[in-house]
Amino acid sequence: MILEQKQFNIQQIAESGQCFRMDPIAEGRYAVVAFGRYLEIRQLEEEKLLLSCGEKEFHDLWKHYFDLEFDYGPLVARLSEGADAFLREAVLFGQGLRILRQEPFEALISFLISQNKNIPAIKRSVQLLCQQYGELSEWASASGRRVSYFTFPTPEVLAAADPEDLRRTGVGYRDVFIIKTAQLIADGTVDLEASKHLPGPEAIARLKSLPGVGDKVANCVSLFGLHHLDGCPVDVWIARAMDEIYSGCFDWTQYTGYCGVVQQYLFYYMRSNYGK
DNA sequence: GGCCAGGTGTTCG
DNA sequence: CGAACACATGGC
Repeated sequence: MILEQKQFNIQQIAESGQCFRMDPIAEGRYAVVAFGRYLEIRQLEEEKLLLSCGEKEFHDLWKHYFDLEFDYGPLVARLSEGADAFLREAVLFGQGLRILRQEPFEALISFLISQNKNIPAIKRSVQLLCQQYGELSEWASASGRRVSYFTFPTPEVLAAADPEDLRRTGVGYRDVFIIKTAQLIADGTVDLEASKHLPGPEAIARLKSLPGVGDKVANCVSLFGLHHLDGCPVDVWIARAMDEIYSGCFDWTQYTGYCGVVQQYLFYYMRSNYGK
């Protein structure tokens, strides 16, 4: 189906480091697996996309996944006219970014793996994790083309994983973190769905009770998995911006309620333009 | 081959 | 409290 949509650039989203299962399949085309489903997306024009699903699946799943109920227009307009010149540049550069509404458990395990890894390495481990512990599924286009893919593993499966097998996915020392965290989710000690309805700071506190989940990972999960927009992950790139661009004088409080979105524009801009 | 990566837990002042 | 260190692995 064709989708006319502002503030939606699939390349920017795919390269924004919030999701590790969105990959280029051809020029301007990406494939993503989420909620057990497979989708291909092609950017036709700045505000026009071709999605491989039908209207029903779009309304039932993808519309929400891509946060299309929310209009980023006013936010982009306000930030791109604000007093902060660097942020103005960052927002103009990443105007097509959106905060995805990912599955909480997938976000949790993905960002648990992300610690002390670069993005290509994270994607590799997540892919191997799905191949090894997910379910094989198949998608067929209207024309009959078939694509097989793996769903993201459930908490129960990872809770029962053998550390040695798990290490074959390249997760290294994070193996025990993943297994113990999966156990605490599987047995209900931490309820991710319920955490969606908690105040952001409280959700973060609960996430940090999980092994291997510190401040950074908890904020990523809160932002990308629970859609608490005040979650604000500070990784090496954001820290670099705070230090080198803002000389330690960035005031997050002026963006209360949506710091995570601001953070995402800065992250994408920094990584795209200030990398080595 | 060495440094770095969307860090965290532990230990030691 | 904060600083220093280990941790396993792959990208560049």
